Amino acid sequence: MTPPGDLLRKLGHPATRGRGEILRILSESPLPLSPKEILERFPVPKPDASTVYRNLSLLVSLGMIRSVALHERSRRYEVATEGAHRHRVVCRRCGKIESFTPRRCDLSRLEADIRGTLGYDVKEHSLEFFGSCPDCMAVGKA
Amino acid sequence: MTPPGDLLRKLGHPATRGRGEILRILSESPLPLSPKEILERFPVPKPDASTVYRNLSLLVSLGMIRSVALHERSRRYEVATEGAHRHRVVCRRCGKIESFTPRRCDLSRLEADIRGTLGYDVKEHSLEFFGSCPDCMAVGKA
DNA sequence: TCCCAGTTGCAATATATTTGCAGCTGCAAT
DNA sequence: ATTGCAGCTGCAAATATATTGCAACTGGGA
Repeated sequence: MTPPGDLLRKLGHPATRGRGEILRILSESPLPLSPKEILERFPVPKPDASTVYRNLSLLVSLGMIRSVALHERSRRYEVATEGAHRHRVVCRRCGKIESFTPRRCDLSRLEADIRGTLGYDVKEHSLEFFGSCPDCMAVGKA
Repeated sequence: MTPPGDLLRKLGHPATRGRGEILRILSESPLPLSPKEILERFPVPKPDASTVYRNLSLLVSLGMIRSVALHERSRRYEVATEGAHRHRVVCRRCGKIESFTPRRCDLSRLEADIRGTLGYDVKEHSLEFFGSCPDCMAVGKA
């Protein structure tokens, strides 16, 4: 597969170390990460937080990563793999996040409805579930 | 229907002016509002922002309102009407937000899958669509 | 190897949210 | 109607998160 640096260069942006690391860190994580978590996983020398924020914005605008909103204080990011998108389940008690790939995610009907009714060109959607994980349920029986 | 103050009192929390206003403001808005927008709509004398935050947390923990994550810097809130839940479409270009009630939102199958596969007791979900609104598409033809 | 657009670190600033504390208020009991 | 007090509220300060200006630095095409 194409190294991420090539894609960046093709899009007119230098492939700097920070950008490569962000993509590597995100691609190695099973869960979307917050800017702070990304910075923590950087090998030394760590870049400045502002650089991480700037690069996250750039990579989002290039469509290489996407942000995920999980009702937290900061956003999380994940690599934007085409097609095969994932959804998340968040435990409201312990904060644990798990991802899963739905057998079939049929929201295309709903997207068509939106297009027809409101006239929007829907490009993506975000679907998250919230509840209690098995561990917390076992503990919280009392 | 039961006045919101009665419910608050029944749950052991004084029904103060701020709480009543937050519930009124949110119930009169067709869209979820951010803490700042809520404060702007308060009649004078406006409460301190910290009071608004504290009351929003309280009302969320009591299940009277819920927060909505729309990939913005701050959260938005809406009254938590049982059943009849709404979804949102957000225009990525101008930021406009519209709500709609889906004809049928069949995520129960997916929730059952999650329960069976991951063991979570799913209590709620959050579904938002992102794309371009008709106005922005008309303007951005170039 | 050289050049320069674009990037980076740093510090300052902006925005969003939380917290400590002293004084005030809703409301239940009188 | 008055009173007592748990629980609110405003204010100020602290903390968390994100953005920006600027001078020095660097990736990569010529």
